[in-house]
Amino acid sequence: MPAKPAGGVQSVERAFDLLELIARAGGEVALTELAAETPLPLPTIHRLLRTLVGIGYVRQLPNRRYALGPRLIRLGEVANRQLGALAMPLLKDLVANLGETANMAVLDGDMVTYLAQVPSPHAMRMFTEVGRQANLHDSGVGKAILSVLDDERVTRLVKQAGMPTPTPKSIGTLDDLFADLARIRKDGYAIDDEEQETGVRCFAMAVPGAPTPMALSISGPVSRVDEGFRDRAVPELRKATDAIAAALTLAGD
Amino acid sequence: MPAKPAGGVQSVERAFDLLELIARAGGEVALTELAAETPLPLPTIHRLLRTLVGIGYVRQLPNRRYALGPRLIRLGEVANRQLGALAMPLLKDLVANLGETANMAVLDGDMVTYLAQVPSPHAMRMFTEVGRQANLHDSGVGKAILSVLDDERVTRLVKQAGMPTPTPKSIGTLDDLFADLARIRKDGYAIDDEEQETGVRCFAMAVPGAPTPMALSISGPVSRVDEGFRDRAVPELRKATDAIAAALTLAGD
DNA sequence: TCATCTTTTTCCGTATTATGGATATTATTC
DNA sequence: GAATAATATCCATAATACGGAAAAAGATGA
Repeated sequence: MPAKPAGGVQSVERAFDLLELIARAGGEVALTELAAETPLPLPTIHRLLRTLVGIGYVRQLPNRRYALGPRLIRLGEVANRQLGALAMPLLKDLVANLGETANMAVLDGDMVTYLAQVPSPHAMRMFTEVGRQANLHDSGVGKAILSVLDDERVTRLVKQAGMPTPTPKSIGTLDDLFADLARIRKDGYAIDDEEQETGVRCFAMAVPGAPTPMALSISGPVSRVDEGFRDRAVPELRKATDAIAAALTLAGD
Repeated sequence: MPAKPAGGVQSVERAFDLLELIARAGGEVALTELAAETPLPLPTIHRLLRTLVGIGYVRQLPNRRYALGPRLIRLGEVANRQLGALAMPLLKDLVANLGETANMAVLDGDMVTYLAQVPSPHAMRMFTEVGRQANLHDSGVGKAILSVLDDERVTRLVKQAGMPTPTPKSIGTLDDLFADLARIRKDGYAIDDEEQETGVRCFAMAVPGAPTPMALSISGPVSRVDEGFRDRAVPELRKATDAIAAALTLAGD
């Protein structure tokens, strides 16, 4: 095969390509389905998959299809904690500068999971358990994340998850959601205006170019988190999300 | 280098070895620290790490240390869902045969995370949110998992997490915990006897040989989940955990 | 039940990659 | 600023991973 520019170890890159294809297919796939998605020849795909099966990162099902294996779970959770650790100083700065609770969340299937939080010093404040999941369509971080995905993927995720309306202000239709996403894409930040919980407002922003979609948010009671607060929060969120983006790409490209 | 028995793709196996070493080191490590843990020469380690950095599965920090990267997060969560999907039919069988709520949880840092649940048909039943975390020392699945770890790792995890005592029956000291673990190792199953929540009892069992420590449990109110229930539950749990173990090793070895 | 088709798996000659010792570069420590 | 330690790069070559061809296994339909 033609030599390619000096770079990484080819087999390692190929192996991860296959893992991503399996993930994108929902976690389970046939050999020929993978072959349809990659230029690699079947024996090459097979050899790489057998290697991954041998070390526990892929499983072969009784129907001969291949699925992501259990050893990825712990790697994923350690990586989660690393990302949370990366975000903590930036969330602390957000709280120091804005006085309200700051959170980080990542896309997790058809929902978001909170990875890190620094609570506000106020007695009355937002508190979300780290590890807790939330809806994409009615949370600030969720809508921020949706705004960086293509419309087809947004539709699929939101239909899959459903659109419960926990408050009178919750978005309940795809049309309303897309209208809101258009605004978010234009303004560069999302608002949860008492959509997830009555009395709570939240401003959120996606981390640009993140390898796994993620967002930061700042939230508190509507009495404090008003338009004046937004004018101060948006630049701070941008600064923080850009810092994470920069940290994630250090020596990566 | 000497040829090794026909097996997997060497570079791929080595790359994952390095990822596991980084995970075991807490998620962040220096090149020379990795070199101390593996027979691989430095240039080889360096080349594999650079490959992983290039594709986002490892990050290099400003202090030149290496950390697990964000692209592992989604692979981990898809693998989580795959494992949950694997467990569901078995949990359903447990509920069908025993009538109480069945759960699956995995070790997650110094706690456990519930990955799957099938609730009991009873109106009064245990319900734990999938994704929710619980303590290792006072939950059935937690103690089942601890029982398959070596004492040093148990001590480290439990000291790190702390030993809150949510009920009067919660274990609060390492000595009491190790005494209980000795019994669990002898009997082959764990009991949460109103330790996590008053009025709730739970029997749990670890999945033998699982690449990431995991356990199944069956739980309900103490009025129903008594010694007679235990005598029926333990063989069913064993059957279910053995089935998962078998599914996880299919074509893996 | 068997033939046919599809998919997965194995074989193996060899082209190409990954290897690792030597060395260069960068960062840290004294 | 020198010494030391750690990371990063170079490059000749040994050994691996490659992929076309073929075999084996499973699915499908008559």
